[in-house]
Amino acid sequence: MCRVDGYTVAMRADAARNLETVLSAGARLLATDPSASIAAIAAAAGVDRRTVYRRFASREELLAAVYKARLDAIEQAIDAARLDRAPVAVALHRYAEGIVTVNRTWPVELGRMRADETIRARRDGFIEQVDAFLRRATEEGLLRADLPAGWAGALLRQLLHLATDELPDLDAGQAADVLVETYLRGVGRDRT
Amino acid sequence: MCRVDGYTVAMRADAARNLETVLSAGARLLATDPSASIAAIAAAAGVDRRTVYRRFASREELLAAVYKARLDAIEQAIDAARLDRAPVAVALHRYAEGIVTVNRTWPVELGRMRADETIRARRDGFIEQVDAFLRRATEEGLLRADLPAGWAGALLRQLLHLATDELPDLDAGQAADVLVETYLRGVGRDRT
DNA sequence: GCTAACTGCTACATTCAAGTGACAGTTAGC
DNA sequence: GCTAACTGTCACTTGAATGTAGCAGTTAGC
Repeated sequence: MCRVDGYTVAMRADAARNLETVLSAGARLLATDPSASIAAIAAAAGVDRRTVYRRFASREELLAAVYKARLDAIEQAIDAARLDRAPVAVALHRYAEGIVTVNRTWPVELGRMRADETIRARRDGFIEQVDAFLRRATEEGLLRADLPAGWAGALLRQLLHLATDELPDLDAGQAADVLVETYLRGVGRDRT
Repeated sequence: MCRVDGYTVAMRADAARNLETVLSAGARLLATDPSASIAAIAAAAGVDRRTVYRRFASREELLAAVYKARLDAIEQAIDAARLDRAPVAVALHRYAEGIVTVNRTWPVELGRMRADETIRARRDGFIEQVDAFLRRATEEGLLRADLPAGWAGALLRQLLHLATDELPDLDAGQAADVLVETYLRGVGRDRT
């Protein structure tokens, strides 16, 4: 019995370590090249290609596991930010810091997930939660109300990627500071 | 003799049309799936796979031609914006509108161009021109001077993609308006 | 209308990744 | 220490994409 990604599974400890290494290496490789081969991922993780196939029945299953790891981390960040309850300014900053951390841990991009239904559904759910939060932030006067539909949400998503890629020297909190300041100046209502 | 992409080439008119269709279909498909096959691109262009191979010796050559088409369009947009001479506010807006148009015409992404040396060199040259422009804009008081290195340039590049993807109902000029306003609020020095 | 240019089609060789099977060797955990 | 779990390696099939060849048919452009 071991713990992987927060779940208890029947697996030997060394096998669980290998599994996590494969997922992490997979996320890293797939982020730069979405068509990375299983052989490349296995090599990056320092295990044999055959070992990957013992844990995942197919390439699709490995991808799904990587995406799931990212989605779980996002879910945790959203919960921790309390987007639906906390004061909007506080929730925004906490959310930004959490997602920057997720982006650095699981850099893989979810953009091309037309395939898997469950994954897309979860992703859409998260986007809806953030959009609801942005609506609340607009009602409470944090954001401007005269923006094109979807602009505030899309901008926030882009800035989160930007902070992840372009501010590698800053820790997640500092990167979130820069990001949130630029964001609120860009689409916020009043200057503080 | 015919004109393709502004160049005069020895080619029958129908062949030139086919060539442009292939390039355009290639850019469209490669934008959504960088590993799109030659067969898929040929099918999308409505020609036989063999026809593509008659014009391009290899997949790499086709990719290079697509990237070159995009780079040529970017070069034209930069020249038209007169980044090194025109008033910064005017140049910024003209550049934004031009790049939004380029992004819509040649949506293919240049990110993963570690391979081809000439293409990367041209891309780096353009980035340097824009960075020089942003330095000038900072000196002349349009942009804030207290931002992390590279932040203003990276933000502008992201916003250009964002405007292309998220404002499909607006024409290039209107999308550039929204983009530039958000940009100047976000990293500009004074509010107008 | 004639010719050279161009295209579509069928077929083929080659390479590469996906996925599977069997077996021998190693190691965690009792 | 013993056993079950786990791993690495060799070997194989399958499928898909790349790139090439020849031939028959069509069409632009003089």
